[in-house]
Amino acid sequence: MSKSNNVYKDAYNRCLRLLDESRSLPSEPELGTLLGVSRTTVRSILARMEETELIDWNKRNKTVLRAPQPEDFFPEEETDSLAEIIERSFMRRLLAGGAEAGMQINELELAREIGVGTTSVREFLIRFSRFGLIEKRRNSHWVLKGFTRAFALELTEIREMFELRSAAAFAALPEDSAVWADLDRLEGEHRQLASQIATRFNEFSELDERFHRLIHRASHNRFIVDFYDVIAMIFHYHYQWNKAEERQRNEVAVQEHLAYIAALRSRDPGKVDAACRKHLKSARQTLLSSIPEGRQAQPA
Amino acid sequence: MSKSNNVYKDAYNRCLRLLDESRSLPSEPELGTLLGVSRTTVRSILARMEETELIDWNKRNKTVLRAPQPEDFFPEEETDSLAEIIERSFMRRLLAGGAEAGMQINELELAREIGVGTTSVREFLIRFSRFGLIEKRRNSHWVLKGFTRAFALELTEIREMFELRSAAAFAALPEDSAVWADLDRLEGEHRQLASQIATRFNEFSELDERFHRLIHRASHNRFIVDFYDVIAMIFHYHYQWNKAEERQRNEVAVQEHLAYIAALRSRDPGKVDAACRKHLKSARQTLLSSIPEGRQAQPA
DNA sequence: AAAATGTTTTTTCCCGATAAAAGACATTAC
DNA sequence: GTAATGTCTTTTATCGGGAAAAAACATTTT
Repeated sequence: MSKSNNVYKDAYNRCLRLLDESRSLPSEPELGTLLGVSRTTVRSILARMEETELIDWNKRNKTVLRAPQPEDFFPEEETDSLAEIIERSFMRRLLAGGAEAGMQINELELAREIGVGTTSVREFLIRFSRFGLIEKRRNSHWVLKGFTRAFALELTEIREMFELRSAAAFAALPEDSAVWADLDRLEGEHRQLASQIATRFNEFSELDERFHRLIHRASHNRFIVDFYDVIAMIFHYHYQWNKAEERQRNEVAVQEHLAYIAALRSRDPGKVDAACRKHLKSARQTLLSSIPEGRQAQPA
Repeated sequence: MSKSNNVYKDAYNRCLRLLDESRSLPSEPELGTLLGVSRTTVRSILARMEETELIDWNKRNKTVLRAPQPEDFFPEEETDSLAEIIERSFMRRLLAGGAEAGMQINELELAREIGVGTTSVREFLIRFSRFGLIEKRRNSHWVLKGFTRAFALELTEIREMFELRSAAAFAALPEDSAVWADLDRLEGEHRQLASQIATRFNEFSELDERFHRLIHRASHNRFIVDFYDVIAMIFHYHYQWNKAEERQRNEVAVQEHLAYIAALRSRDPGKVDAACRKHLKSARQTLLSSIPEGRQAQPA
């Protein structure tokens, strides 16, 4: 079976949404850039759209014939990459419980369970290992270190070190740096969200990530920037399966972000440090409080 | 061809050295622990030793018949794991020159050049990517970011942050902690090396790594401990192909380590901080001075 | 009965093969 | 002559298979 064509399917679906917006499609290279795929894939998409009579395709002319129907779309689950599928499966097992520290991880078993080849699982585990949750025994199995309180503490220790430094660097950026405009835009989005927090609280995670990544980028240090991947991954999955107090939690965080943004804009190192510390402290508290000390196995 | 038996060959060679020291060999499980391999591999080793009449093997009795000769050993190059072979080849290309930032890395080409399968190369690149020197374009090639001055600065920035914190944690460890004995032992080795620095200066790298790892471990933070892998890798390869001033460099470093150790033992935070900073500063200088700013391609 | 040896099963490591996707080259249209 | 389309080549992503190594199970020895 070798390789699934999820890139094509995903791009096809996204291309369908483009159809709604215009009478005709741009050139092949342009479409490629727009969808983030190669021209080869673009041409496959166009070929199918012609076949299903969505468009009339003749060289440069790509006229839209009809609006796409729900059944024109490929099913969502066929648009995920193998890596995403494996990651989700793995994280579910890890966080849903029954995953005690010290437990062995078996590549073959995982592969069979998810229904993929061992190579993909191996590659996933190698990539995943940088998050510090698993460890390889050479020529042998992987060992699960577990999503424990110790892990959360070690993670937040580094996070705080890095973010304080990045925030200080951010505040020291020259007035004419482009980041200030980015910050303005983010502040606007925060205010918007704050005013509709009752209904839109679940949109916070995504905004949170963009905000912290902007700050981290000011460090101009790849190790700091890359470390945010660990944090983002943990937050993404952890909160996806742990919705307790989500609204309350996010409401507080939005306000802290706004204070943090104001401090950054003041460019006063003392204020930045204080606002940053305050937010990080509550983020740590939130994370820690969701990890019961005597973590027990629970059915998924 | 699937898998080379380098584990067996390497363990076999190490087992030969054991033969010199005693008249007979211990039990199979004991040998396994000693050599760090499974009993399956131990039995293969014993079988061959019997065949080449190095030992007489009858169940529990494994009597040494003769001393191993040079020709009994497997050639060194057959004892390396594929991962080591790939890493070495790759690092040679990277550091020997001709590896400009922005250059594309081609899995297939690399695999052909080294004479291994693509899977192994892919796995290596994924593992290697955490060092921050390469980056993956999804569904496409890898991009080399290059061993540049910027890289060295970003690396040392984190290193300094982490080591200062670890050193402070180290000094705060209780009097009865086992680390003080480890430190004593390391100090002894440093003094030994210092007194024979003229001839043994090339043994410093290994001591250096053990010393810094001991300190980093005091942080009790897996991210800090793991980060030392990046530093160790860079130092290992970089200095392996850049021997300028090696003796002078190491002589200074040994003295700095001794001062650093004394500061740790004083448990005075101010002294620790000062000694640590001093050593890190000169380490950074050394690394930076070996990276010419306008780095040019040079034949290997 | 504890610990070794003997035997069998499972898992890891690595390759070659193949479809998907990207990329390069050749040709045509504007 | 620039930028598109058309065609061909190369590379990546993934699988299944097979030897090496580990691990599990069964049997013997002390």
